[in-house]
Amino acid sequence: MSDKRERILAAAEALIAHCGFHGMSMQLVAKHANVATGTIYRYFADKETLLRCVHEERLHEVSHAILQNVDTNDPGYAQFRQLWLNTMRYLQDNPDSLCYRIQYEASPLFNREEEHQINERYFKPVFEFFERGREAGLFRDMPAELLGFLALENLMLLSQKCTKGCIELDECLYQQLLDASWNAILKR
Amino acid sequence: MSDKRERILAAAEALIAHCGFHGMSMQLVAKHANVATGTIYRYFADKETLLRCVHEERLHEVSHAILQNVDTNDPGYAQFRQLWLNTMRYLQDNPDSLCYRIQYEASPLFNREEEHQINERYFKPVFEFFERGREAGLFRDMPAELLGFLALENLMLLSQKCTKGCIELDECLYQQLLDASWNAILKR
Amino acid sequence: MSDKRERILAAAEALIAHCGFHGMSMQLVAKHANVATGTIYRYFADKETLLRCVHEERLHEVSHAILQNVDTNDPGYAQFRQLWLNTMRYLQDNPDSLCYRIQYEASPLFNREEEHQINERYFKPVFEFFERGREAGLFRDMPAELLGFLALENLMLLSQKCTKGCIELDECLYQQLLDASWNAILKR
Amino acid sequence: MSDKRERILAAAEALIAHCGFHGMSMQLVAKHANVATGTIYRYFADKETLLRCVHEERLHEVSHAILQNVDTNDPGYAQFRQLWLNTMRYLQDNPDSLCYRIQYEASPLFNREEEHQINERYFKPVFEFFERGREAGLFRDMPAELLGFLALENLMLLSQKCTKGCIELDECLYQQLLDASWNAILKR
DNA sequence: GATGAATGAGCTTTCATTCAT
DNA sequence: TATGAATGAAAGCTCATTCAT
Repeated sequence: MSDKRERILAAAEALIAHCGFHGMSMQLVAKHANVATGTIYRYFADKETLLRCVHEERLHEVSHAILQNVDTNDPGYAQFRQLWLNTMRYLQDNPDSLCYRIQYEASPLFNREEEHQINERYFKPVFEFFERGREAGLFRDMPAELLGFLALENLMLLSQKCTKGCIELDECLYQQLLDASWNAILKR
Repeated sequence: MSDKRERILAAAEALIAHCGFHGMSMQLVAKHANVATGTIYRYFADKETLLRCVHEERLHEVSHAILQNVDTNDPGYAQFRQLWLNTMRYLQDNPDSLCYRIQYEASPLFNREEEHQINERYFKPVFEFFERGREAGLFRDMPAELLGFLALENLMLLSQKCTKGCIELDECLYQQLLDASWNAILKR
Repeated sequence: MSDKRERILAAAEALIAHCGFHGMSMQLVAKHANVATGTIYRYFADKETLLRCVHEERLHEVSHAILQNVDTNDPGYAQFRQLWLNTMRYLQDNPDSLCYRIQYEASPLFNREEEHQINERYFKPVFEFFERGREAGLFRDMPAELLGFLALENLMLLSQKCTKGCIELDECLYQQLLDASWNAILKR
Repeated sequence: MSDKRERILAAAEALIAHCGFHGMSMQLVAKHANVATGTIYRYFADKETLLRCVHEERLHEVSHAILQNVDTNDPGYAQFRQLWLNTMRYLQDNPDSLCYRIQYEASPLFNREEEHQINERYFKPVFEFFERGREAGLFRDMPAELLGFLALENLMLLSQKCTKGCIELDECLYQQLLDASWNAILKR
């Protein structure tokens, strides 16, 4: 059994994260993944396809991580708290993944269709949570995507600042940020 | 007097915004700016320098735009509101600038030192506003950078989603978002 | 018993004919022949050998086709006519074979030694016919190879023009061309 | 003034002639033409374009060479003789050009449209000669293209055989071949 | 015998940068 | 100052060949 595919994905992600889009070449990916250049092309049609696959693969992971231990029978805040903590932990624990994602999603490779498909495929339960909260009059009267964005997706840029060392968080700030997110989406 | 320098900066920004880091070559920049390739090197030492200059130049602009009509004698909310509206307007009116900035700041070109310098140089008044608010017990007990981030910088990703067509905003949502930002930083 | 060898030869010929020397790769040959890449190397030492074999194989076929129904007891013109018609029919019926042959023989793979060997091995009867005609004072006083060339081999380029659609032949032109070949080699 | 373009064309022609289509790489062309690889791309959009240009350029030359000293006031045979000798001399004197042409015209790069355009552009006077001869009842009742082919173009394959050393010509054979061509197209 | 995943040298092409004009 | 032709290293990708199964 071979894990070449996963090694290639990981190498591409790490290279982009550390050296940027322009510092990632197929030859370097091959070297870091410990395979021959040609081997990459047995798994991915071309560079663009590889980049898209990294993105999708990682979002698939994210969606798993986010939903862990979220019990739809819990009260709203408990669920939200779990979602928020899961998100934050994943972002902090996977700085390469985050750094890759921001660069990818800001690039012209990424577009509305892809965003839509990925939300549909991986993040439905998350949006349903916000949907339910809104219908229960708990959250602001906004599309679930927007609520989700304000509460969770927004954490990406914040987390990036931490990773880059621009901001340092302690336990107390952590608590405050969780609270800030909650207050942002809460109906008055 | 010649506007070549500005034309080059604009061309670089637009190319990265529309074609990504990898779609921007010096010859393409030259063509779009209507100058010879060699001319670029009379104004910028090399490609990296050019990219850094685009970033700094635009943040300089942003800082002007954000502070317009903000009167430090106004009540806190009024000042905040003005800052928020200025920020949002600039982001929406300059999608290339936004798109460039996110890509640049996610790239390895950007680091803590640069961030710090730029904040120091251009955004001091903004941070001072949040500082004062916090000291007056209005805002959460957080570093001004973090308050500023939650209230304003966070709007970048949101704005990008609009630009890419993933989210559509109407007047009502606009109002809600302003309110959400305000609630995020407000002390309970 | 397996026809893999023949399938490989046919695939190589067809690919070169339709896509040129540079459009023929071993993996493409394998795919078209419905075998694994490695399998080709069980039948042919390397690519060059494969190409040489296609050439030889086809010339072997040609020599058979050309000599069909040629009776050395017939008068000279009758024999010539049969040779000419056989040649022309084969060329028209096997456009891939023709196209391959011209490309191969124009390439540096092909040289005097190979030409000589093939003539010796497969086309002896043809040359003997021209030899006899010349000695009987019917044909020009030229080496048999040259007579054969003028009368038959020359038809290759003509046939290629037809295949590529540059020239269209009807029954009447056909007759004239046969006559032209005959007159070219005839002693005055 | 720079002759880089011509040097590149010549290098490409020679390489294909001696090493075949697959032995000609852009790097090798650059080396033989004494320019940098990138320089080729300032003169030719890509490899295919370069190959097409070599072909057109050389046919342009051929057409000049063929028509030298052909006087339309001369008798038919004199004109024909001059055309034939010109053609033969050019072919013998420019073996690379010939070898290139046969390979190119046998390849899938070459098609009816290109053939037609080139005939139209460069070989009109030649076809007109055969046209006039036919209308005067001197030549066979065939399209001028076919007469031209039988009398002149056919010499390519013959000349290739000489170049490759498969056939050797002396003055006497030369005379006979000229005569053979004349007899091939002559009306009985 | 037969397979096809893997290899890495070598292909075409691009592009940051230089420099003679 | 400004130009843009020229450079050649390095990019993305292909493909003849091998070899463990």
